[in-house]
Amino acid sequence: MPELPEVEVVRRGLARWVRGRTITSVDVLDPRSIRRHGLGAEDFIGNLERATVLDVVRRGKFLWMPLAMEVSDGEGSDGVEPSGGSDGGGPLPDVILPGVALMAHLGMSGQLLMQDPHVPDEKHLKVRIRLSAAEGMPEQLRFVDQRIFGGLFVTALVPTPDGGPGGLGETPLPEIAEEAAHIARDPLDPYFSFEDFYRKVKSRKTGLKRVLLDQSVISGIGNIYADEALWRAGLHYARPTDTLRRADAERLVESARDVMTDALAAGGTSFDSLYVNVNGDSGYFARSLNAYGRTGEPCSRCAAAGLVSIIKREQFMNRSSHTCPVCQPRPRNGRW
DNA sequence: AACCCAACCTGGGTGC
DNA sequence: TGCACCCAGGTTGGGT
Repeated sequence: MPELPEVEVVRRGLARWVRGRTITSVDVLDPRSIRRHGLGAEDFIGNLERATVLDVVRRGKFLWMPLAMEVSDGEGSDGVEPSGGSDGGGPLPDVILPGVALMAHLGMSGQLLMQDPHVPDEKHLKVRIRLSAAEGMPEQLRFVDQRIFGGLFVTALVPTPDGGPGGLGETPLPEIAEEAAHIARDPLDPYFSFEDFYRKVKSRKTGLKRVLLDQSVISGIGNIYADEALWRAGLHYARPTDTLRRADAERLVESARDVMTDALAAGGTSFDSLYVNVNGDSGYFARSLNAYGRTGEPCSRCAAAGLVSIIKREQFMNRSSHTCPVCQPRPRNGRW
């Protein structure tokens, strides 16, 4: 399912196709997919039509497109004139920065697809965004979502609390989409702070996987990469956070960064057609997973050491957790 | 603060 | 063939 590497694959694909293009019209085919836009479809569409996409930015699993608006003379607006913008009277339209972004979260099954108009609507097409014509570029950005856990909405851009860029984009802005401001930076973000992460982990009294999945502690990690990072680091999901040594935490963050970097290079993890990039292609990292989904199979690390150990699946936090009982042992006598 | 659970959804799978 | 049920899981929000 879409976790950081999958969302980053989508971000890169989108950036290539939509940066600098203007939204000409929007069809909301299922209002449930914009339910997080509290003001309804009409307002959602009104915020988007005639807006130009400045960039595609990601933090964790959140993806957003900062917007600019071109307005003809006399159009009322409470936007802000950008410095160095048109001073009026010239042939160029006035450009305003409305301080909003189009936010997308893929949830469990959301897809953002670039399509030509003649391609038939996908079965679960929810929102269609038509873009200004451009040579050799698809004209539609489609949001397709089978399970409707994901969605699109318009959100304000606010100053980034730590002063760095709001997230990873082509031309990073010092603002962040308001609805993503509560989550921590992800391990692929150059401004990620290990010290912040470690302080938060040590201040909690809970199981290790719980903080890995807590987007306000470290973002971008979901159930798949949590299991993979823990396996790589040789740590158990129920390890009490307050006993975690600095070296363990460093190894864990490195493991998470490594596995997600590898997954990104492979185009992400696809188990079925639910995760695809903007061109509809699957990633092939699923074959490189060592723990997730490998219940009953030998642990590859143990096998390499001449040991026999079988990956097991257990319930933790109401979801499946996959571990090797030999190289990720549970505590004995409460000691780790 | 930590933890649990419900809600939001569909489709694929299994058991009867 | 059909029906009931379970499962997959990201995020929010409410309750304890």
